[in-house]
Amino acid sequence: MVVPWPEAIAHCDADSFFLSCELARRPELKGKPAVVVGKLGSCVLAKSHDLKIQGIQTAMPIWEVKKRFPNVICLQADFAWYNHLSAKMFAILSNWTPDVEVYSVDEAFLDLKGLRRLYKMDYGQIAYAIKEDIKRQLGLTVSVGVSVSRTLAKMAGEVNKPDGVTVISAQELSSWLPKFSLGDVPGFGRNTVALLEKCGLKTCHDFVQLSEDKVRSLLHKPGLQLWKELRGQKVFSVEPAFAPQQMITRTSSFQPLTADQDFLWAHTVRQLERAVDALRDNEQRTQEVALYLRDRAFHHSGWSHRLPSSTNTFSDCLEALKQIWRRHFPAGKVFRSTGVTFFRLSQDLGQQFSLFENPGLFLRQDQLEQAKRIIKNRYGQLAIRSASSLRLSQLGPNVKKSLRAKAFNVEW
DNA sequence: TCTGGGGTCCTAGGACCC
DNA sequence: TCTGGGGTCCTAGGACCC
Repeated sequence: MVVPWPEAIAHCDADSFFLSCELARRPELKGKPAVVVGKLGSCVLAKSHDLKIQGIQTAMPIWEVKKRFPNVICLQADFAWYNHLSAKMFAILSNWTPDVEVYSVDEAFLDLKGLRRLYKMDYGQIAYAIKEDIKRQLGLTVSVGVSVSRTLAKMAGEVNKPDGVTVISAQELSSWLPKFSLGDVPGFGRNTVALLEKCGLKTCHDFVQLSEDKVRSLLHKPGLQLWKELRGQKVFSVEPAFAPQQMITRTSSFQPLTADQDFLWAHTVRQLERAVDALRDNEQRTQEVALYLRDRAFHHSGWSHRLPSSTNTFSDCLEALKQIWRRHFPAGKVFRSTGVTFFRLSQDLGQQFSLFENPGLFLRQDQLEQAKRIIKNRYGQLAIRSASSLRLSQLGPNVKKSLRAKAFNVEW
């Protein structure tokens, strides 16, 4: 006998989230072709549904969008505002069920199991009611998918966008699977799809017909988990618990590309500052600092440095970064972006001093960091910066090279 | 006319130990 | 000096996600 609803997982995804957030506070732009962009001259972060239908994709360069739609309105991204609305959306979801897992800024998984009796509705009706609740309170539309596993719930949510609800029950599974291509599965990227197609597979129905051993030998553990989820077997639970972050990365690209070591160092130190800010915001410490460089062909190189003990001060991290730079920086090579990553993160429980360490020094460094934080909060992120990264503002890559060589010497 | 800025998880292979 | 088999830890890198 088939159990009608062994599990009930919903996936809730805001439609064109960044753009919808902008429209929520600028309703006069509704219906006009608009995109949200990162830095000026960069790429698309969000687009209206109409533009999406006409082929505008996320990460598309702005020049390409403007070429096709000269009247397009480009809105600068305001992540603080998006985070604010995002938190409100998750709060609304939490009123419906305590089991909400925040998956990204605009997406969440909900465990709806057992709620039919409470709300006197079936799962599809509950999903619809949640969707309408968010629309009424925030003016944002969301798409909701409901099914027996996370993977199927997420795929269901894609079927009816925007502002739609789609339910894939266990009984209807066999009629749904032939409609999904392999690329529709979250977790199957380009490479996996190519491999499966070489095996003669076309749809999700074909994939679930493979034997367990065959899937394991082709795709290892991750593929096998998805195989089970697509067959209606729950593998991944909804995990409302907060998981501590495993790594912190801050990177940024620049134009034009450059091999100028002064500029690259200043740019990298700027990323280090941002990463330290994030570290302290998270109340975490790091024990491994890494440098990342991305070259013209988008290949990246990275080197890391282990610290003897964990830290959350800018000066410790800068020392580590200097060591990496001295040892590994490939002089003369042209790069397009640089970045810094912290690994081996731990919760900040306060400093533990060894016999030979100087608590006074630590306290002064900590006070310095706190003072920097206060200034940044009051006057903006660029109000106080390390001298090394200050060169950045003076020495945009457009400055003539000779000028640069004269004016700035990196003294580390 | 290539292409942003974040993240997670998994595997393979080497070093080292018993 | 040569012989097994098994475990853990670490690192590098791939694949994928929003």
